Amino acid sequence: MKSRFAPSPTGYLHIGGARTALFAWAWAKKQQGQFVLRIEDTDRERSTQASVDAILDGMNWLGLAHDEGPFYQTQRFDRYQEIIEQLLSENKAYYCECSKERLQVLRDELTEKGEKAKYDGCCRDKKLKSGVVRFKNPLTGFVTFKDAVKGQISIGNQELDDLIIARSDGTPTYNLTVVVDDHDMDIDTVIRGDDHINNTPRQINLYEALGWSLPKFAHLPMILGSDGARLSKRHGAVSVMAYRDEGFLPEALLNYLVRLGWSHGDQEIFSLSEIVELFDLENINKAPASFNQEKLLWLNQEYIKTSSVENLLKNLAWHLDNQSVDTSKGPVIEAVIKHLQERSKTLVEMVDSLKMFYHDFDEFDKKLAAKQFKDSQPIELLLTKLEVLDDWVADNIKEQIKQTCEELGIGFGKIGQPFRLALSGNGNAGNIDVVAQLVGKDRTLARLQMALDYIAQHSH
RNA sequence: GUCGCGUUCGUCUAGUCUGGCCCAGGACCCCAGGAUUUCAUCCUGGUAACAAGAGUUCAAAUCUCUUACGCGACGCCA
Repeated sequence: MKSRFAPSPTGYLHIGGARTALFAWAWAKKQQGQFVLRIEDTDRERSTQASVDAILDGMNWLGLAHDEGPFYQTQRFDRYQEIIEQLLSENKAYYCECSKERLQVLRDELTEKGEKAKYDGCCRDKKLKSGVVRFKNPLTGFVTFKDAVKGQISIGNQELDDLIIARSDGTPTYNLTVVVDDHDMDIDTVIRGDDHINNTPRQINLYEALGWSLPKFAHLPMILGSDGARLSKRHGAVSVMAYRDEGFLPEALLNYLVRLGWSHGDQEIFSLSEIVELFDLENINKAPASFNQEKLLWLNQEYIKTSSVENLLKNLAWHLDNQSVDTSKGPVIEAVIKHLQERSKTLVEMVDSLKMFYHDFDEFDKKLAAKQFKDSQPIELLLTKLEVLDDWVADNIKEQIKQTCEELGIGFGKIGQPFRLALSGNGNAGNIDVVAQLVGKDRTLARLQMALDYIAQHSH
């Protein structure tokens, strides 16, 4: 069994493409089949190597590995040429010399008359020797096929026209290449976006003209933006890699994407192996779905919370580098990650929270400092106690805070809050004793002293 | 315009094929309470939907028809 993902390299890998790829991948994996990656680069004007690289990067980051390919259609031109010649010689295709201008006028006229704009077959029987090559689509009858997600679809051949299969420069076009490739590559399930549904009957006619058997088709509904319009840049990030940049875990994105249009009862969380095990074509929704950042964020948080530290560290590497955080001097990073994973929605947020353990800061948050740094006495007392603390572990630090409270007859908040601010600079820190342990003795003492200096400076 | 596809809480969806268990369930968001050393987490509860109309039936979210709305295709793009 084989499925494929066949993007055209005219931009980065976007969310919609990624979901199509995921579904095709999951379907192949579920059946222990092969997943083929094919680059549809026959449009020489728009295809770029940068886009190919971007797509490969995106697939790689998501972990959707292909078993075959990537195949490039531009390297298969001989094969397409062969098929075009065959069709021509069998009188199933013909040359057409109609100018683009004539075609445009024709379209305008038909639209104005309220008819479907399609080629009129002007050159069908002229036996020309040059120009574009058009496929002789049947004039009558219906093309009916069963789509795995949409059900039975039927369209009259009268709605279809003689599509161009080769441009005037001889290069083949999409509808021809996709048929030849899916056949040659033994693809038995074609999974793609439902914007291709209208092409399917034409392709079926091509399959039939070539005497080839049909693959199964599964057309996925589109992904819409929050306003119901087709997902685009103005809805926020559409590039898969932008989600990495924003601190999402690939497995969280994958989980979100698989639930966009597919369901398995009420289950929300799917590990990669569960996706492979449970995925099916029957439970794909027919209707388009809107992309919802909030739910993705929730899933990401769930994954960060439950992920192994090793996995987090692996994914964090890029962000650490990106934000120039040097973790060589300070606590063991695994311990910090463990502390932070309960309280980070994204990896970006985690790296942000992680900075205070490795980098010193010059000043405190002004508003908070004005509020918390009023009374030097608790901080002073705590500092003297911590200075002589030998065994620098959370429990002992906590004990010193408690004693400070008791000796001064104050509540935990009176010392906890200033301490938290002193340690973090911005007040954002988890369990204060654990944080202090991780920050380390030297840095903790220095920061408490810095808080004291602040109070001295600001009291009059 | 023509053809194709679609329509369950704000969003993702279960239920639809095989009518009754659905005055419609789960999740995200939001709101209210609780636990908590800020943040976060966690727990409890709440708001909120079968696009509209007609028909079939003892019974319809589920079957049929019509309407509306949305999306897509109509390229020498894929």
